[in-house]
Order: sequence, then structure tokens, then C-alpha cells
Amino acid sequence: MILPVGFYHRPTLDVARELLGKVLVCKSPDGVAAGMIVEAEAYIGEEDPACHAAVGRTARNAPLYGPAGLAYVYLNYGLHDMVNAVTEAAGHPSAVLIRALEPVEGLALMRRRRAQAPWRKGKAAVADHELCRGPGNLTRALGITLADNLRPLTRGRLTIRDENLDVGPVAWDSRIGIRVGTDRPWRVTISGNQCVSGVRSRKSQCGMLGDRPRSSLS
DNA sequence: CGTTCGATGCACT
DNA sequence: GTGCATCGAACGT
Repeated sequence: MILPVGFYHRPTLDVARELLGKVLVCKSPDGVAAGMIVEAEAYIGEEDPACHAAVGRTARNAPLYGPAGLAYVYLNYGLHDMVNAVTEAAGHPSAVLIRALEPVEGLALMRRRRAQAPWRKGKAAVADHELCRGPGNLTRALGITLADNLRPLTRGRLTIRDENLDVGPVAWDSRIGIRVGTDRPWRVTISGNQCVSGVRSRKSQCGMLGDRPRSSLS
């Protein structure tokens, strides 16, 4: 079942938590690629210094201010397209960044796309659990680009499905790769999943379990 | 093991 | 002109 708009039209932390275990699907003429979401981050409002809306409404971040259930895709570092699910009511700029997937369908297509990255030409193939590890990697593996910005996630080429997959324990910790707003524990992951990005082979990521971060500031 | 740093393009000041 | 919600190679310990 494809997640309905109502799923996204809720508090962003709840959406982030419940996106774990759901399946992001991208169809293209080359085939279908899909993966289970194992890592996500919440970006909530103009008061969140790490949210793109912290600078107020601009041409780029306008999708954050729109209705829930749309994709917000933008280019980062000139190299990587990042995909978010817009959440909450229109006028409340917020979204969930999808940071890693466990590949489910279209592994061969993912491998082909990853190998096409300019910096990967002539390099060894990536392992299956690395195909969608990291926000830039997963968009490349699924073929998600800026052309998917503002696309509804409730039908068509780009969707998120509930396939009743088991999730198990989840952990909240601070968001990755940002210079501000690191105090907010708004990154959520499936504990122990090999496809989660971030610090490698680090001793057990101090994490709390549960439906909400221990100290949510919202 | 760890840390540094270049590639790359565009929105924003 | 500056600075990224990154990736991965290169280098140091």
C-alpha cells in the first residue's frame, strides 16, 4: 500500500520514525529500483538552524512550505541530489531527509547507476549493502534527480510503500554533516542495520530507543 | 585505525 | 564570492 498524504501531514518526528521500514520506490524506463528506509533525519521549521527554511522562504526551499507528501529534491555540494519528504501543514516548512536504504528491488540497476558516477569509473563495484548507503548514493542508485523535485510521493514514478516489514529497535541521535543544529537528536536509524551511513565500525552508537527522541525540542 | 581534502554547481549575499 | 543536509581517495598514526 502506498502511504497516503495523511501519513505526511503530521508532526515531522513521527513521520521520520515511521518512515523506517517503509519502501522507497522509483520507476524509470530502465526498470524499478526500491529500498527499505533505514535512516532518516527531521528538519523542522524556520527555528531549526539546520533546516533550509532557517533563512526564510526562498526559491530553492519553497517546496518545504508547500503541502505534505511532496518530494523536495535539491543539489548539494554540486554533486549530490538529496531527497526529502515534505511534512506537516502548508506554511510549516519541514521535511524528512532520507539518508539510507536497504536495497530491495533492482539491485543490478542500482549497481549500474552507481558505477556510472564519474568518480567511480574504473573502480571496483560497491557491495550490495553500500548501494544506497548515504543520501547522495541512494538518489544515484534509484535515479532520483532534480527533475523529481515537487513530485507527489503518493502516486506515479516516485512513491513510498508500506509493505509491513519488521523494523526492530530504532535509535535517535544527532544529525550528520551539518554545522549548526547538531544539538537536536533528530536522526533516526534502524539499530544495527548494515546499510546505515555515518561513522563506520564505531562502537555502539549511543542511542535511545523509542518513538520519540528523549529530549525533543519542538 | 584516524583525519584531511578535492571535486563540483548553484542558490544566496 | 561564499558555503554547503557528500563521497571517497589519500595520507598520517
